[in-house]
Amino acid sequence: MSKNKKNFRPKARRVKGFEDRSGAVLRSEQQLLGAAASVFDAHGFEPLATPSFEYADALGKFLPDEERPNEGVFALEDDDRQWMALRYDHTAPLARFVAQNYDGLAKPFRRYAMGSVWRNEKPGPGRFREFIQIDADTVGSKNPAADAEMILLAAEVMRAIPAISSNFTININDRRLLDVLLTDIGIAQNEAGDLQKGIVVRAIDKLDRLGERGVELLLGEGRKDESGDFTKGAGLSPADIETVLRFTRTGCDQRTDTLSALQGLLGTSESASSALNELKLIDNLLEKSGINSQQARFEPSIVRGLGYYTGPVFEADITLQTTDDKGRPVRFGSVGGGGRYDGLVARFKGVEVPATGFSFGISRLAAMLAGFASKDEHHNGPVVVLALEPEHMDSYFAMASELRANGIRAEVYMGTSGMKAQMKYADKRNAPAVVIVGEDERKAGTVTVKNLALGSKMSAEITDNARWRAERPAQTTDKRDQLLSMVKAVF
RNA sequence: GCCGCCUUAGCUCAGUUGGUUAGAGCGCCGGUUUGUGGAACCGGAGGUCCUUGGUUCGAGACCAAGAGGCGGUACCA
Repeated sequence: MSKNKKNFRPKARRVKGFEDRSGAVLRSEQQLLGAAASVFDAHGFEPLATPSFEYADALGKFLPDEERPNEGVFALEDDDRQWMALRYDHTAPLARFVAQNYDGLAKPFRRYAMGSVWRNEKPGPGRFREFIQIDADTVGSKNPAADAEMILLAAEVMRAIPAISSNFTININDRRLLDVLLTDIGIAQNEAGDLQKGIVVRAIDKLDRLGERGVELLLGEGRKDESGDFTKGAGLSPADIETVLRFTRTGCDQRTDTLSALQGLLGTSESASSALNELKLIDNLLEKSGINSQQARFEPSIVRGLGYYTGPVFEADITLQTTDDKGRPVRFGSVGGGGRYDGLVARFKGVEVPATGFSFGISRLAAMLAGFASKDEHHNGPVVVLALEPEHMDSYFAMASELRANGIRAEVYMGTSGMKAQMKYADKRNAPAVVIVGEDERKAGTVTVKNLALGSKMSAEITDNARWRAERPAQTTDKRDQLLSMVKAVF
């Protein structure tokens, strides 16, 4: 036994569904977080950070039970036998925070949050068990202007990201329109009806993936997928299916056209007009804020899968086209969304507190931006000061400091290997240049700067390595006080 | 959760009807060049052929179970 223990080596492996991030991805993340935070700040939203853990009962209806304590969330039992769980979004912690501090908050309470959220689910491509979400919400207002502000924020965050700029569309809908429609075709206002409603909403949510034909099956008897798995449908009649599908087709290029089309379809009942009037208000506020129909459109086919929305919902789509490593076109699609959820805080307070918000995932966006960056930024590492004579480290440190003081990313080689290895190191780090001061330079009071980017370009024509090395191209030697200007010349 | 496909070197993969010592390209390390990365040439390290069990004189290959990965689908507060 002890022998086994002695020889035990843990296998170095990453937990499934989690990822290591570094370099370009991490920098993109920081850039995105910074861009979003400054948009929120500019609009007067306050930052708020809540703990990663919440008591499980605060997170929602899926409470840990004896058999499946980790269903959906990562949960563990505290000393006092209370279940706590990692947050799966920023909205539930917000509801808890508002309920707990309700009397002291200026209402409407507007805050933003950013950070990791965790979901204990099967990971997939682009779907991880830990990812970063950015979230902004307004709690305590049922004014549709608050919804319009959320859409405006979403648009401005997109615009603030240079790689996206205007290549996005925000699709807006209102859950109440669908409610009106479903009530019209006779879906009951009870538990069974809610269940059926849920199936309809999830079916519509799949329009982009399954197409109208697939959604038609899901609205009717059900659908069998390619793997032979059968999904039970909503059981609507063919006529009702057609009505629902017609509703999803009412999206027009101009927001006002869509509103007219919806009016025609839903009629002028009180519930229909009140929802449509709010959308009109939102349209007007977006217009005045400079958000045109191309960047934010009314699109009845987007519904959001989640059950808790009670009013306007929206989804932000990146329309940018890129290609993957195999040259196939990739669409990024939905990166986030939100809407009105008037019931969430009620779980704690007992009274309904209206709220609206939106959130989007940073991780996929960051991966995309990093992909752009790695395509054209090669020699973007630090300038490397070679450490050729260990007893003269002080002068190497002084040179690196001087470069940094002038805004140039610079480091001293910290290893103990020879010059050749140091050059390889600099190459691998994508250093634009190396600074060389060995015995020769030191005695002559000079410094040599080698332009690695230029050298690498010239190396394409290498035929004779001996001559190449003798000529030592792409490097210059000058007096020590010329260091800064020589390095600057590289950029 | 359900269905399908896959698993051989760090990576991408080849490996004949089951047959001796399991290969390639790239990468890595070293040398040609003791102060110069990238080209070229030479050399080297690196393998639990996913695991366990079975069939067989003999298994990387065939069979079964399990694990992991990928894809689809469902769920997603």
